[in-house]
Amino acid sequence: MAKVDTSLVAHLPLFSGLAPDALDEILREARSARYPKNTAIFEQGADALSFFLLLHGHVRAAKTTPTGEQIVVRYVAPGETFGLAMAIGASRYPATAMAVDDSVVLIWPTSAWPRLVERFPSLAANTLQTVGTRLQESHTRILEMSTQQVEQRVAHVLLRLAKQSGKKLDRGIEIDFPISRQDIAQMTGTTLHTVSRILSGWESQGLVESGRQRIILREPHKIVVLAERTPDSGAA
Amino acid sequence: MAKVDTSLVAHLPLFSGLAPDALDEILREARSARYPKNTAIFEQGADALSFFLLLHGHVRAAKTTPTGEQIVVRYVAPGETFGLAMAIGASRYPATAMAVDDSVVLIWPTSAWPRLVERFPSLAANTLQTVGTRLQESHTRILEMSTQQVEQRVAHVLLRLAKQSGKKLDRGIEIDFPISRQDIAQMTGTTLHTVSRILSGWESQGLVESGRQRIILREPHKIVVLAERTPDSGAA
DNA sequence: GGCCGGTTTTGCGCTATCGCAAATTGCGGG
DNA sequence: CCCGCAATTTGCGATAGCGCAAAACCGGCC
Repeated sequence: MAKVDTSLVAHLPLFSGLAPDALDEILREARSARYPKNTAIFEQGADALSFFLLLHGHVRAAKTTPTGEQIVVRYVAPGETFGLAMAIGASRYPATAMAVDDSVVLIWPTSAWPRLVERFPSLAANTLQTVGTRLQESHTRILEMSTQQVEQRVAHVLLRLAKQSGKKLDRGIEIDFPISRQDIAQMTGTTLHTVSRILSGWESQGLVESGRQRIILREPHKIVVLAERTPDSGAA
Repeated sequence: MAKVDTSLVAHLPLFSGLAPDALDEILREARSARYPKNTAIFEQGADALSFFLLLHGHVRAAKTTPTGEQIVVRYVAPGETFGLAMAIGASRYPATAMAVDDSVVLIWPTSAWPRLVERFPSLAANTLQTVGTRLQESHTRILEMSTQQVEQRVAHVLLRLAKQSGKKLDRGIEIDFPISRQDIAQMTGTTLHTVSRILSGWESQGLVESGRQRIILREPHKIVVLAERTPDSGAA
């Protein structure tokens, strides 16, 4: 089993409050794996045999309806956990995880979780914290979907992605993993057509620069204004 | 401080896996209080000084935007916890909790949480479980808002409420706390007008019987059909 | 360097749903 | 038993955004 360098992960929220030995012991239970771009890490409905910590790359978690429509639940950034089905007592994954970039993950068997938690209660506390934060974010998303129009929702999502995974360029902030119009549509509850129209509009105003699976926010500040505009405050 | 009967709460998920003494010790830290119908238990943005367990009644948790729009996050049923801001490391409540019926709650000071969790790690594990479940439900809600039309969403919400807090009558299932069209609108991301139109329609088809803050599902089975109908499967 | 397939753009009609306004109803209190 | 208020119903435009279809584009691969 590959040895994982503790110094690389010691600072992560998941491990906060753990002694170095404890961390060592926890990491000994994990293996690491690499998933090339566009490969599935697990599928919705499959047995939740493992849970994951993303080390490098980016992972998209998406949920599919019986009729085939999809929504993107979130993009996982390095340092975050995913596939925590056991956290909710589920035996199957509630979503599909796909590497959108070449990605490296740590993998623990789900079966190890109860033992780990018993030995290191902070793990549960830390996980509670992150799950709680995600719940919070979910509620914010619901609030936005309920009260804002599509353009504002798209603005918010892009700003959020930029904050989470933005790479500073001189021309602006680039979202540093491949993301399609369709993906954005699935994060905002709209269609790729509408997203395309919105981005085209922004592009012609110089707010963004975008191409195939690539988006650069050139005027983040002006996009913030769009995001916060109330439905009635007029635009030109 | 009022003594709380452990036998009434021992079976709740929050306390699963705890010894009777432990439960006793935990309950000793709580006080109980009664909130009459339509009184606020805590307000969004206020310091999260306490967390709660609902014993009797029903509580609505709602989130308000800066511009005043509201959504209903959830209805709390007896036996459930709420106001767990500490679970996400927040120092303020992210939503407002209001008793929609005369309600009785147990109240712990938020400051007691870290000590309780340290002494009884199962508390964290159990809370993780419930928060995880709520996250799951949130995602389902987002999925529905993204992929279904209003009528289906209303159908789903009513069925869910009926399952959670339905009282069986011979005429059907009654949602056993006061709920307005506006509330349903705020749970489904629409307006009270649209909800009213939908319920009127259902009423004339004999699917429901509804009045002021009162809804009875007369034909739950047919409503399930509505909820699951795909956008294109035609209706008469 | 040209071809192929997935992605994006864009036009155009359509409709589900909103928003406003006004009428109506039903409950709780006095 | 009646009044007053809040909840509900309903009509009628207005419209944001969808859905379909076709064209343009882009990048990578052979």
